Amino acid sequence: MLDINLIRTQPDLVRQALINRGDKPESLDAVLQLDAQRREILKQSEQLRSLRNSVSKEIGRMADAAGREAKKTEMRQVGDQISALETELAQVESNLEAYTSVLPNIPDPRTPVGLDEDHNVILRTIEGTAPKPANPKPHWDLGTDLGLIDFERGVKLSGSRFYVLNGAGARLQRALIAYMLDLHTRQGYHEVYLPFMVKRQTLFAAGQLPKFADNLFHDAEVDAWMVPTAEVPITNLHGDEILDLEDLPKWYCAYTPCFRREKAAAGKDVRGIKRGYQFDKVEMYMFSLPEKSDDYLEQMREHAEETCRALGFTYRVKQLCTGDMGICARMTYDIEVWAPGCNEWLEVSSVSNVGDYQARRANIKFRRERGAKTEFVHTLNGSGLGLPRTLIAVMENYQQPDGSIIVPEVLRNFVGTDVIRKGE
RNA sequence: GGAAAGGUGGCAGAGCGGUUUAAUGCGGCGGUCUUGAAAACCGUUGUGGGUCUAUGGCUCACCGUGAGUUCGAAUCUCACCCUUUCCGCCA
Repeated sequence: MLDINLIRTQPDLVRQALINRGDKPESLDAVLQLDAQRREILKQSEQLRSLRNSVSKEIGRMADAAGREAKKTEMRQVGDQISALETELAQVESNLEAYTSVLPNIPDPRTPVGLDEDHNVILRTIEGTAPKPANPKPHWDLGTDLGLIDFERGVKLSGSRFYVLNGAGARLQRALIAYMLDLHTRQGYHEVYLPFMVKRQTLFAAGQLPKFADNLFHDAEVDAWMVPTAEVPITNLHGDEILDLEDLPKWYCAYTPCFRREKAAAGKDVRGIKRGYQFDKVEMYMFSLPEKSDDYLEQMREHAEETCRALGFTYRVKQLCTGDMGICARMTYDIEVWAPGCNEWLEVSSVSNVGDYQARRANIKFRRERGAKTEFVHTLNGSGLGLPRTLIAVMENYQQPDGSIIVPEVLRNFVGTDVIRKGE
């Protein structure tokens, strides 16, 4: 959510942001108009309320019955006017909210301007230590040959885009989750285990609703929503709270499965386990002082890169352009790892500074000193790597000519073996 | 799923239609006293919106949430949510 005061005082800044993101700037005009209307109605109704409040007190003190009745009649009319204005106000506010709740964040000035992914900037590519397989097989062949991935049974259970991980495949995924959580804990994050279903308000606060309802799984009866990312519940851990200055920054990490309907991506990446309705992810998250969030973004990106390096991946860091960033973000880095089998760069992490955009929606504040005005915190989120893609990268990068997979060193304690061979 | 009790400021807790501007206590902050501290005493202490002559003034809203009754609602009515205890069921 943007500050309505900012929209009011610097509409051109907001307009340019919309244009740079490839959105229509007309909604801004609607917001400005509705905001003016809202304040006008508010002024009128508050004056009437003030009048009614004072006269009602008078009535309570009046001895004269006839005079009292006269005042009551008068106030009854004022009451009718107030409710008419309130009805109007509710309508205006709900229209206003419909517009403001989907206005995207204003990109950081350093975010490159561009309307689509072709304008993302590749900042650097880092060569990994993993062995370079000669004729790499894609994970869908490798995984089935070794019996690690069972596509048929996944489909039997749940339909297309679902799979079952078997034996060492399941263990490798669990090892990655455990390793990443341990690493992030060493990096300073506080691990939490979260609900995988959340309320509507929780999704609103994280910026997923109302705009992206189509991409979420939802039980209508109890209004429970499956989380599309751990970012959603973590954002709301401190919803409606005023945090103590000395508690900032707060760093969290969490493993959750993520559920996405992927309506927009239907027909895309259908082969293998790259994209599904359900996937696992370890997430990093920070609540920070506004003036520190730029620095923390770099730190969090570095933390995600550390995971890639520890796993020996060849990876590259991209900065997303205005048109490719999510609506909450001011600045985003994507990290992509090289998967030699399917011969493509896989996005395994997206690290964003969302400024006060989510804090405003979730109402998360802090105070610099006793008696000072409350301010919104900044929040940042980043994948501590998305799982199926990291799993793909391990399998494809560490495959050997005989069809076995070497377990990356940092995972061996968790997996319990150095090499994954067929039939084990 | 059933029964009962209950949701009021940072916390505890009163108020159950109009001197409530939400009592009182604790805690916090400032002060008096003191060599210093404690104690005692005095003062102060919520969030959000609107507006203006703007470090402040005026005003509106907020007592779980939403509707309703009334000139006036923390207080009355209805619905819902949540908490606690007990029973049932269950991993």
